[in-house]
Amino acid sequence: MTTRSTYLELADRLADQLRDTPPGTRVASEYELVASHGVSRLTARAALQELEHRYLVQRVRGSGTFVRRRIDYTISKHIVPSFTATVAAAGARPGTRLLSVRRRDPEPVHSYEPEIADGGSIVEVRRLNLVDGEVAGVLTSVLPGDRLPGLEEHLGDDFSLHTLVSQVYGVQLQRYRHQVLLDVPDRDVADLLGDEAPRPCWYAESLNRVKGTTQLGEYSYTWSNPHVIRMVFQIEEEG
Amino acid sequence: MTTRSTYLELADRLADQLRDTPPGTRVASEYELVASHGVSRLTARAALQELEHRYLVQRVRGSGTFVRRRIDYTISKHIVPSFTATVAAAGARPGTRLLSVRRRDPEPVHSYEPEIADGGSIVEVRRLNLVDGEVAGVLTSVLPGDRLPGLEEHLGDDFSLHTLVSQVYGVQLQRYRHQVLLDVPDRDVADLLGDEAPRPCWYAESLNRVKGTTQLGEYSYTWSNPHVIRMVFQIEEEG
DNA sequence: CAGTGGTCTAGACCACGGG
DNA sequence: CCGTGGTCTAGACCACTGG
Repeated sequence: MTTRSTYLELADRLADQLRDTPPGTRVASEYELVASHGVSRLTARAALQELEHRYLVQRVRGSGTFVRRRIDYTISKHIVPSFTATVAAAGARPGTRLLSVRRRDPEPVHSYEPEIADGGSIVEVRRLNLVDGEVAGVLTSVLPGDRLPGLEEHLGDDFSLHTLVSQVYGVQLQRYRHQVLLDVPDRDVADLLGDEAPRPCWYAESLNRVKGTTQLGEYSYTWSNPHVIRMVFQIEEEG
Repeated sequence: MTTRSTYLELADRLADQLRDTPPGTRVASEYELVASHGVSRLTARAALQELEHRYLVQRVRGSGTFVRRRIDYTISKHIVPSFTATVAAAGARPGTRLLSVRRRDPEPVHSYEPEIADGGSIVEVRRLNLVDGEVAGVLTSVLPGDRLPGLEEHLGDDFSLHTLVSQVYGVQLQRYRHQVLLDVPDRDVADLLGDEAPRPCWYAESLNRVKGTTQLGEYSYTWSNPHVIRMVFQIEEEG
């Protein structure tokens, strides 16, 4: 048994201490570890970064290192596809911030867009998903523009898109196809998520129908931060 | 627009060059980057590590840095739950290595174990999943011991567990519940996966029934390396 | 054996946050 | 303003891989 490296030993010891520490608690700073463990700053830093890679802590420049909490975000057939409801169910405070609303023609490259537009235009909504005030994801939603006139006026922060579309326009959306994978986003999405560089993130894609019909009503995709959200996917059989 | 850090600029430039490079190709070493870009070794190293975090390259001590390929591993209702078949379908060479077979009593702590044992014992199989010879995951499978007498003699490397159970014992397994999430494994699992320290990995849990009955026939869980496997989960509605 | 990546040191400057 | 984390340098020793 070879001895593990100094920074991993240190990280493991810190991880043990953090097991029962409530979220938000401050962790020793790099210089404090230098003083208390007689290691160089780079070694102390490597240990704290190791904890960050394990989703245990969050590091904030100028402020410090803090214990992090991950939210269980469950996706299954039986759960309504609503960010707000799902986060609230997990015991955290959800929020959203509107980034942009854009009207444009459907692009035939994406086969679903003409079908959603249904002979008319496309309205594309982009927003940030927040958990306890922290950016947890970026949502882009593609909707039928002609069916949702004046959508811009109704939109704002902390809205539920599906509720709005249902209550104001009488269009109810129903899950049709859902797909999720782990991948590395582009620079611009990483920027929106607050990451300096692209990090592996959840990519969730949804195709929803207008309830009771076979008409496509929405296509959306979301990049979510795995540090904040611990997604759970469930597939169940009947019987 | 603030200037990005040196190592990220370097990483982005290298990532661009790697876009159309075939898997297995060698990437410039740390010292080569030091010589060619006039940076310190730590900066060159940070750039290469950045690429590793983006799943673009694999770094091997004593050997070098190489372009990596990720396998699409799709899980959906309509696809048979077989590692071998799924990997082969993705165009890669699957393999498995038997780690251990153990017989024991069911533990009532896990409610499914007595149900699987069905009044008898439990047989627990552990194996490594390989993709192109590289460790991609660790599988642990819990099966009814009394129904599979002499299972040990039939097991070996590069076997399909479900095929064996079906052909030798006439027990066909059918998907019942499936759950997947991203989490950080324990030290021992990280060791088996070849990681020095625990890294975020896929955790896939399966509960399967004996075909045509409501009898539980298998419980299994797999830790998979996201660097090798790019899981895709699909949920589809009927109609 | 030479070359690779993994670790560690001591020291420096910077950007940022909060009192 | 001070303390935080983020970056960078120069130099060193190590473990491992391959010819």
